Amino acid sequence: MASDPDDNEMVMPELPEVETMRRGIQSIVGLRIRNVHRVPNRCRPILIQPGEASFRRRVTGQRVIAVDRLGKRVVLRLNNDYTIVFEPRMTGLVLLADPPDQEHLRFRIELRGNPTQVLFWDRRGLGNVRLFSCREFEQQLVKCKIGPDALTVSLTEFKEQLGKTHRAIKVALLDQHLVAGIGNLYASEILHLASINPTRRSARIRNAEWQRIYEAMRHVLNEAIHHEGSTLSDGTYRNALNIPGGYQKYHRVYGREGESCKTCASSIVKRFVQAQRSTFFCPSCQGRVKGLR
DNA sequence: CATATGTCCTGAGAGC
DNA sequence: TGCTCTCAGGACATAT
Repeated sequence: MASDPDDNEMVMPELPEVETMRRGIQSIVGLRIRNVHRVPNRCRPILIQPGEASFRRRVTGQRVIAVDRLGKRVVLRLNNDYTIVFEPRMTGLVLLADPPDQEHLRFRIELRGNPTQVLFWDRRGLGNVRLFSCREFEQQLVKCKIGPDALTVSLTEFKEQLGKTHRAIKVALLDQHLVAGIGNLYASEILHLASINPTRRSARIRNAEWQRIYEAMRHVLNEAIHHEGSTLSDGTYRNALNIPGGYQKYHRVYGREGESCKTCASSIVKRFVQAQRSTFFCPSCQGRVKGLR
């Protein structure tokens, strides 16, 4: 039986998936928080900071004034200067609709009005939900040294940030301190579209190539947002209405090892490991990698 | 300082 | 069939 091409791999929320979550809950802007609950279940508890009682005391009755995104995090701004940050990491979802299952539901924000709630669901439990005062949030930003967002960074800053490391470009793209939002899936996709070898030393990339990478990045991320992100074989990723994304159909290389390149049609997509993560590439479009045949 | 590796976590799939 | 092992990769801690 032929395998379903839509049913290949698995995704962790990166910029397009988190942006889709953010857009999906934007309708809560203007609503007041009725209550918050840490949802009890059989799983190990995830990090909710501060504890439930303090969290509740600080947000109950407050109005959501904006829903923002910071790299791979969803940020709720409240009118009392508190900020709620959802960090989905591997398998976390921010939902308005019923979650994929009740067992891994972690946190619930009840709202006055419609929608009636925002949920945080996380199968693997590496994600977290944190509340910061304005001052704490600023301190947190300094502490985590998050780089400029991949969708708003200028070409000049992009090249400046990534050009300062001697690591491979694929590895550098994953570093959230340099540019924020790109994860393992989109790093491979971007470099393939830009026809750049993933093992190239970042500091040695030339201006014309930076421009290709920058444009490929914007193209791939916007295309992926348009299709509401990528949902891979484990089906974990869902938008705020618990509907899978559609971008997996358009992946050029990620999860396509052994299949033919969609661009040159003559070569076979290869996979190898960089910094303990899979890299997918086309040896014909992007050049060969030493030690691979 | 820059870079590399280990850690957390769950469920799917491989292999015996 | 049922066990054990490996793998997937977010962000951060620790090591080199």
